[in-house]
Amino acid sequence: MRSATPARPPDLTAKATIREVALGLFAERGADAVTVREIAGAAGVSPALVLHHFGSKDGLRAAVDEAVAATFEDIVDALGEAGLEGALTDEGAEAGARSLGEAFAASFPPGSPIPGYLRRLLLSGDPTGDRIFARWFELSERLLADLEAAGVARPSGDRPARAAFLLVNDLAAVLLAPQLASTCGIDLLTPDGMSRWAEEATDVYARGAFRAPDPEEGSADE
Amino acid sequence: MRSATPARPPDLTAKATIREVALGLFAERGADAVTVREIAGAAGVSPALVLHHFGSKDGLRAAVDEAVAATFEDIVDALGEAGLEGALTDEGAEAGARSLGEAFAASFPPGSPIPGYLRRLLLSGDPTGDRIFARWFELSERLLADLEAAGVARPSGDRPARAAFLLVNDLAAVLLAPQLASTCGIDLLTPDGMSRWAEEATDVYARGAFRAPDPEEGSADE
DNA sequence: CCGGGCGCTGAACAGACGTTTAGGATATTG
DNA sequence: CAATATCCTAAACGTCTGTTCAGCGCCCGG
Repeated sequence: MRSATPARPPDLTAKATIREVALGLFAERGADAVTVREIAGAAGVSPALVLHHFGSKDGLRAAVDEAVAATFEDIVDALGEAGLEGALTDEGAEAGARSLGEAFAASFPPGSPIPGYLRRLLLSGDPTGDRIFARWFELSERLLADLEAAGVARPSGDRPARAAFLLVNDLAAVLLAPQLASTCGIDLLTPDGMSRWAEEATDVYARGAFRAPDPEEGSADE
Repeated sequence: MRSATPARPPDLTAKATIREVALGLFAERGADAVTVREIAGAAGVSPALVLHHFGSKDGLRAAVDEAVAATFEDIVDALGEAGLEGALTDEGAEAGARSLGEAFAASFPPGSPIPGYLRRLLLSGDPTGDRIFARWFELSERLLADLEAAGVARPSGDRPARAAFLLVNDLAAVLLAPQLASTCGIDLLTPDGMSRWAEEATDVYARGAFRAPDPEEGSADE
């Protein structure tokens, strides 16, 4: 279980500070709603220095995007290795079944701005967000294929669609975590909330949620 | 199967036009990224008229929010009645199982800006979005209780969590529809894409996705 | 000792934004 | 017909935005 920042030295340079502060503010309120002066103030530097280091506000946005994307790449890589290796073991089966959502949540320290930034990234239609999603979809599909081969996943007639279904469901829990906590009382950031959630997920994915009243397929376009 | 706008007369007043145009632009790019001048231009009026009718840009935003929320209230009401009545019939079982997601999608004409606006509403942490989510969660929980009582849904030990799980999964398709279409090639706005999606959803919910390797529960906090 | 990068700042600039104000056009009312 | 209210606009205002520019202090090679 590696951390998400493997090789990056702990640089406390002004440039890195600005990028990190910007990440937090962008995640919280969206890049457009945050001013350069605000970032500079929070980082303890002058507004001009922000532009000096990143060229423009959009340059800073791109730098933050890239840093976040790199973090996600690391997670995907780590998850890919662990998942593919563990798929053939009994523990791997359990881990694989709930891997995407839970491993994702476990990859960040509590209070990390990354999930919030991911929300903005996917919402805004940013190409970086699409790239991350594509990477995850790829991983999800490969993982599902391995789980099917290992006899853990029940084969589906439309594997891409099923991989997408499972991926999107996991992501939704991350995207709607605030509402889930405030409205449903299920805080995924606490062990208790995560445990309740995981229990339902594994139960539904293992045994289904509804009793099929009719195994025949009769759904035309109605 | 009623439309989502039951009683509102087809008013083409300038005020209604502005609100509708704003809804489209807000859904597409977010309220903060759209200027008053832009809305006025698209509606064929002067910028001053926008402020004259709605007081301020934020007033317009609130009016759009309220209109969208009212539309969702109608949908929830219609869905609630239909769901609660149909839960006891065979057809109702099938309809109930896939109701939330599909009935939602069927409630809007193709090209409607409402789903896009909902995306913004839920992912941006807007209080209106939270209110809509809370309303849906309430409906989801009640519906699940009825489906359990009717023997259609397999009872869960934690009904609120399960209702939340199913609701979030249905919402996931809406929230990530753009990525689903561009990356996975599953466009939920087309009958074909929706059919592929629904087939996977009903299959997973009816028969599960993974073979439980061990029916015992041994998941501590690891 | 000293000259040139380098990191950094204060002050200013042009543009865009939301908003206000004064008033024109058209219909309704006495 | 005059008066009034309603709907709407052109032009301007003050503010805030991202960005630029000239220059400060500091370390480092000669």
